[in-house]
Amino acid sequence: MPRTPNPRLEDVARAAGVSLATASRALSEPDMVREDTRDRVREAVAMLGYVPHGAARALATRRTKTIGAVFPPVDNPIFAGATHALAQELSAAGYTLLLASHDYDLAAELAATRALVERGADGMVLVGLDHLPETLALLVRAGVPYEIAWSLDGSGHHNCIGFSHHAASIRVAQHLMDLGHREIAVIAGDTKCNDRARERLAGVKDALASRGLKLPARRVVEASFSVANGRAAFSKLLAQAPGFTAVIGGNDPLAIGALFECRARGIEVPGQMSVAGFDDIELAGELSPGLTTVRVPSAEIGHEAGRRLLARLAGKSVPRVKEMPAPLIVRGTTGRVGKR
Amino acid sequence: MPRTPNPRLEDVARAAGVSLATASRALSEPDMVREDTRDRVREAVAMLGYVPHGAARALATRRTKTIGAVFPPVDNPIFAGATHALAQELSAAGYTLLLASHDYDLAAELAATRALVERGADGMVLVGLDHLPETLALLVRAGVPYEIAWSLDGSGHHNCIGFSHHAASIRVAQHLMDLGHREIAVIAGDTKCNDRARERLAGVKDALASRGLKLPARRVVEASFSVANGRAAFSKLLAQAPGFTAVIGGNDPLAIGALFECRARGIEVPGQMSVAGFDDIELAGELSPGLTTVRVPSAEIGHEAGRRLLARLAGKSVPRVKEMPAPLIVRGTTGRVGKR
DNA sequence: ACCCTGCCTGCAAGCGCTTTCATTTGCAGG
DNA sequence: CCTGCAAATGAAAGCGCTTGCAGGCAGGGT
Repeated sequence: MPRTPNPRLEDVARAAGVSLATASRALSEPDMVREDTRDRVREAVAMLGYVPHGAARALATRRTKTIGAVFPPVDNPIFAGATHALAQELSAAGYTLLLASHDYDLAAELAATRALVERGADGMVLVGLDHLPETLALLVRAGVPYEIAWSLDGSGHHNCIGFSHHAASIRVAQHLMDLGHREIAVIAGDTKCNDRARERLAGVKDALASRGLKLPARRVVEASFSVANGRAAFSKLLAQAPGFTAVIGGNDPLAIGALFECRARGIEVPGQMSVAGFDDIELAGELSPGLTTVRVPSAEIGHEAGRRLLARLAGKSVPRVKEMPAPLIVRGTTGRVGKR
Repeated sequence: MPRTPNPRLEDVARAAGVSLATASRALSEPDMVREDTRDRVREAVAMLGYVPHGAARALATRRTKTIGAVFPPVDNPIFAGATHALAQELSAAGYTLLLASHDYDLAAELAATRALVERGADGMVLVGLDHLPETLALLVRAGVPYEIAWSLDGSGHHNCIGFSHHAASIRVAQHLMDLGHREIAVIAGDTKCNDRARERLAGVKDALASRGLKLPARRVVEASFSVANGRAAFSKLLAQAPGFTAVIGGNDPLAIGALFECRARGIEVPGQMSVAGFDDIELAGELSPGLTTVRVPSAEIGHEAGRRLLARLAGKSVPRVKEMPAPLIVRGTTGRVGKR
């Protein structure tokens, strides 16, 4: 089909009988032009079906009204919620989301980051603290403001919004110990390239240590995020180090997998086995008994990351670190040890 | 911090002792320049930390290497999986994803589409068939190729990749009728602005009709996607039109909600109540009994949508319509009527 | 020795918009 | 009716890159 080339602002200007400059102003600085002129231009725009050429505008203004985000697998519900929230927040401000996702691969993350910077992202959001040094260096050199989401950075060098996975994890472990549990197992998320999973695991270890308990290596299994993996991991724990009375999942799907495996084996929860998770996905509250877990405000993190970035781009300053609440939600899957 | 302005290609050229044109070619048409020249340019790039300016390139080439996608809530796991797959597919080809999501709001969809077109998306993917007429018109006028994902378009006007929700839904209903069910209820997804939900509902209706059965309005409840809503909807059905022996959820979360509500009320599944869903999210297969549902290949749809768009951008032609399989997966939540 | 071929390289003209600066216009006041 | 000032408009110079075209240079044929 022989399309006529898309109309340019010049065509609009001609149709409205004004200069290019005026047409431009009528659209982007409406109150710099007289009302009737503005209307004529708008009419011409509508008539011609004019759509501004973003690249040209970006070249001239050095702004793309675009924010980049590089996320671990977006199909993890926890990131999906944040992505949606972020996209909503941005679009309300006339910004658009440039999204890249990787499978916990730092080199891929760097490549994606570069791609987004090349495309002119005005700001970026990254997840967690595990990055190749080049990744952040690239952002700094290019002068692109960024927010680190999910984790809290101790160094004070980066803007970030999240919570302490270590502290939250300690709350989970203490809750279990308060119920009398002494033999605890962990199904950790993949700790490679994932500081959140590492900190959660470390939190359990430290909490136990603080009461003189140990977390032996055989009581820890790593598995990547899924219910099926949770089941398998739980079976593995049972096989290699039985005798524990509680299991902590590095995230809810893993914990739910453990829970299902208990059901399948006739292990009563919480009578014979307490199970706790992390993230508080919707399902956690809908199971019966409900899953004890840590509420991670992922949508709020997405919103707030967007808000902070937009504020910074507007020249406002924001506190370097924003800590979000991550309360322990006690439901029915955890109970006193040994209680039938 | 007083940043030096980002280096431009001109700086690279100067550092490498070549012209702007040669530097450009060294980077984007490597085998148009002699090897040693190319190396000198690359060296200069590395030394200066040069990052190409996408907007400038886009302006000159009229290509952004960017694909836009406008999705319903990305936090629906089914779309999240597709988003991830799409992003992966694109990035492998050097493309990046511009993502917008809306909450089943056609005006928002149009606005998002416009935003992406303005930002120069080389191609677009939209979900389903419910759009404002302006949305597709905009794409056509701007000459942006697009793929419609999830649904199959009957008109033959649009490129699309998906499956027949109507037909798949009929398979579910027939399966239930084959098990002897005559009184069937439906928890439909929100049918407003959502042809998938409508077609799924219509499929059940038509399947029943084809065997002389009716689906009275009081046997249908609409609810938006979530386990909690599924539970509530199931309760409502029970209250307003008891006596049904099977319930079909418009998507898995709704079906799982019904399932949980059955458990909570001591209704045996499938003994007293058969439950079927739609989408085959991971959980469906992990429950016990497993949820009978329709497998929707969402990741494959994401991949294939990307592949098709990239192929078209590369000048290849692809069949206008790509139908994906959406088989019925029979698991344990459906059984013969009345069997205890 | 001369011309022609090919391969590299460089010049310069855009790509479509914004924005500075200069100019014109409109209007109140003298 | 003219002056002066503010407001509205216009001309033109980029923003940083690609690319068509032309020029330069080496090597082979005559």
